[in-house]
Amino acid sequence: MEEKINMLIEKGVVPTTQRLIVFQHLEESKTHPTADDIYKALKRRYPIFSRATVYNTLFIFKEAGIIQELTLDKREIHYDPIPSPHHHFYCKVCKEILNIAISCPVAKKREINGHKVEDVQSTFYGVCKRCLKH
Amino acid sequence: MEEKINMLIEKGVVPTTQRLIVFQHLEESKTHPTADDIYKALKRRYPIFSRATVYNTLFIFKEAGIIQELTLDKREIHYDPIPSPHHHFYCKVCKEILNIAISCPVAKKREINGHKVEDVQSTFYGVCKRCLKH
DNA sequence: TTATAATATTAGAACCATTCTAAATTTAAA
DNA sequence: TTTAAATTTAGAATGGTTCTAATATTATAA
Repeated sequence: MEEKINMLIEKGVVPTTQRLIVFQHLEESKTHPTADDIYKALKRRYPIFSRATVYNTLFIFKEAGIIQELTLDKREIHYDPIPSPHHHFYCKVCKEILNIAISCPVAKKREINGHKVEDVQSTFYGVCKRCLKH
Repeated sequence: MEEKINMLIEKGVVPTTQRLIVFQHLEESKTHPTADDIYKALKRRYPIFSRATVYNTLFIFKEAGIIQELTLDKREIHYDPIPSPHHHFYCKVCKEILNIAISCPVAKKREINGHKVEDVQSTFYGVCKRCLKH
C-alpha cells in the first residue's frame, strides 16, 4: 500500500482512497478492462463507488502516464495497466485482447515525416488461437 | 460511372444510386471522414439522404473490402477509402489523420503466436508537422 | 487547532455517435 | 405484370461517455 501511495505521488496524482482502489484493481486484472468493467467490479465491493469517479480516475491515470488507453475496439475504450507501448491482438470472435511481445523498430520512432510521435498503438485483428480450435 | 458500377458489382455490392454517391464522395475526399461527416456533406447536396443509409453503406463497403474502418479516435469511427493496410498519424492538436507510407515487416504478418491475423491497424499519435510550427 | 480555499466524489441528467425499427420505396425475379 | 426481396427513409432507442451541481474530503493559511 505504502509503495502504491508513493507511486501515485511520484506521478503527481493525489492518492485518494478511490484512486488506490482503482489502481490496485487494474494491477490485479490480467485483462484490458473497460471503464464500465471496472465500475461494475468495484461497485460490487464498494457500493458507494461512482461511475464518474472511475472515469475521472482513468483520465487522471492516463494523463499521468500510469496506464494506457486502448482505442482498438469500435464500441468502447479499454485500459491497459502497462503504460509502455506494446502490440495487441484483438479476437473478433471472443473479443479478448491479448498482449503481443514483438520487437518492432517502426513502433519505436519518436519522429516520422516531421511529425512528433508521442504514442503508438498497433493492433492485430483476427481470430485467436483458442477460437480457431472451436 | 460505368467503372464504379462494375467495381461495386465485382465486390458483390448492389450498385444503388446512394451507394454510388457515397463511393464517389469517399474517393474524392482526401481526408478520413466520419460517417457523420459524409452524411452532412451529402445531405447538403441530396436533402433526401438518410443517416441510416450512410451507416448501412459504410458497413456494406467495409464488409466487401472496399474501404477500411479506422478505430483510432476515441470519439468516433473514421473511414479510409484505401482498403489496404497502412500506417496513420493522428494529430492530437488539429485532429487530422495522415497516411504514413512506411515499410513495416511486422504489419505484414498473417499469423502471430498461433493467432490468425486478418487486419492490422498501426497509429502514431502526436503533434503534426504543421501544428509544431504554430 | 480552526477557518478557508481547492480538490475530489457522488448521483443522475445530458450528450451524441451509432444502431434499431417499421413503413415506404426500389429493384430483381417469376 | 405480379410478387418477393432488398434498400432507403425518418425518427426512436441504445449505450458508452461526459457534464452538472451538490456534498464531502483534503490541503493551505491564519
